[in-house]
Amino acid sequence: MGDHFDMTMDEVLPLRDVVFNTLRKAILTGELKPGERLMEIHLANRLGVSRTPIREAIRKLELEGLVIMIPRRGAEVAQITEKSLKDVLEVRRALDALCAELACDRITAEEEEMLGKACDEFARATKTKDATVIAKADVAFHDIIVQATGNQRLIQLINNLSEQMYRYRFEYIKDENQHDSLIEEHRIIYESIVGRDKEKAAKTARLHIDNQEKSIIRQIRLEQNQAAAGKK
Amino acid sequence: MGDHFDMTMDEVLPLRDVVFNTLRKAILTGELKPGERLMEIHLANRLGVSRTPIREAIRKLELEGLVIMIPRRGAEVAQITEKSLKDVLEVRRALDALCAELACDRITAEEEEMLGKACDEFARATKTKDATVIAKADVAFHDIIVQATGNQRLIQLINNLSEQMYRYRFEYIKDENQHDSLIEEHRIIYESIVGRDKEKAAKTARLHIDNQEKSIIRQIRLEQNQAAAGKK
DNA sequence: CAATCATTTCTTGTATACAAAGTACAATCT
DNA sequence: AGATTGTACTTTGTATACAAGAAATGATTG
Repeated sequence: MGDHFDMTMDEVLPLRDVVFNTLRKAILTGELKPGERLMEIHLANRLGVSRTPIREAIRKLELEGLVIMIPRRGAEVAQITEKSLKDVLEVRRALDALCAELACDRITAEEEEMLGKACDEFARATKTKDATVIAKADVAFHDIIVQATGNQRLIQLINNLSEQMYRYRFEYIKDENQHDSLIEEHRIIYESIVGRDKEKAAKTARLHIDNQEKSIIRQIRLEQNQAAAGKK
Repeated sequence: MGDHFDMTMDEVLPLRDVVFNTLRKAILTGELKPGERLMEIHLANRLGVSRTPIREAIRKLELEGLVIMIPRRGAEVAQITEKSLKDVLEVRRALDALCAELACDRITAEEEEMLGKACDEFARATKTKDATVIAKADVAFHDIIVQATGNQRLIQLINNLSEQMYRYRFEYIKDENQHDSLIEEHRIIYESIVGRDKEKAAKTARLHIDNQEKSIIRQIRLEQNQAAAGKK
């Protein structure tokens, strides 16, 4: 019999993984701010564990690029600069296009149906004007495409890269002017994949990232200006 | 004034990083074989350190995909299957093409010159018939292109993906029949980048990976057959 | 003799202890 | 007063101790 209680799932997870997930979430939601130091004893007390799992979690965050290590000084939350985000998006543009192409070759009938539903679902979600609901529907749509590639390494990389811009996802999602074009782009991607038109699917996927980039960069500049003003 | 003594630099590296590099190298060179268990006390004794740095190094290897964790059983060296290698190469094909395109836009005059030299150097290296020399020259050539993108994230990803096939690099390098086409491809890539022909640079980069894939897959099948025969 | 269960041993998971490096602040000297 | 050194304190780096879960071994029973 399978497990009935998801709660108990956490208990079998090693503490280092619990800590890893907790810290990652805290960083991605902005609870832990860029530049903030991650002090081991402090975190250990806060999470009710010893330093060991904290340290092991930090090693993984380090490799994931969410924290940077300064020798003999410890870890701090990585700064997100406009440059680092452009770098991430440049890679994502290429990988999202790859996903779209691969999906044309490999998507199953079931996945096609799911993708169609996710497409409609996204359109419906925009009507709610609830950023959380819209973001979820957006992720669901793209997840189906990524999964359809069947390439585990690609799936892992996309997930990691998506993380890096998690904090800014809401900003472009909230921009209601863009909703119609987002819906339209999703629809084109869906139809291209079903129609096995790799060229069009990849092109639209790239365009989709371009639009996100514009929103996100705008948002970052805004924040930087606010920070600069606050300093004065 | 800058540091005069480079010797002391290594000594300040935390043990976890020394262990991480040591284990990674051991895995990539095949000294630690796929499926082999990484037992902490054993490794600690062997490397003359305690379990703590070993464990932290393993966490990073885990995220890098070089080892897999089995809960309550520890780490073992990840198996490289034909599928996992195809997955890696599929991503690399896209990213190498991206590198070539970006290099067209961003390469500096100095880098162009270095690339030309690296191109000649590779041709010369093939004459030596020494796989190590050829492999080094090959890496040097591609490194210049990757660096020319100026995209830190991309540089990091390519390095990680290259690692995954490090073990098989010698196989396609040793294949002397391919030397001429490798030289030719390098030359085309170089000229395309200098001539700012993104399309051609990207296309040739993809072709370059295709050729490597063929060699490597052939090698893997060979090994698998040998393993199967040995079992019988 | 086979199967099962207890026991022992090995290994990981977690906590803690100790050493060394770094930091901040205050006292001292020029 | 300003700079410098010394000292206390904080924090990381490393080692070790202890607990708990798996695996292997052996004994016991049908």
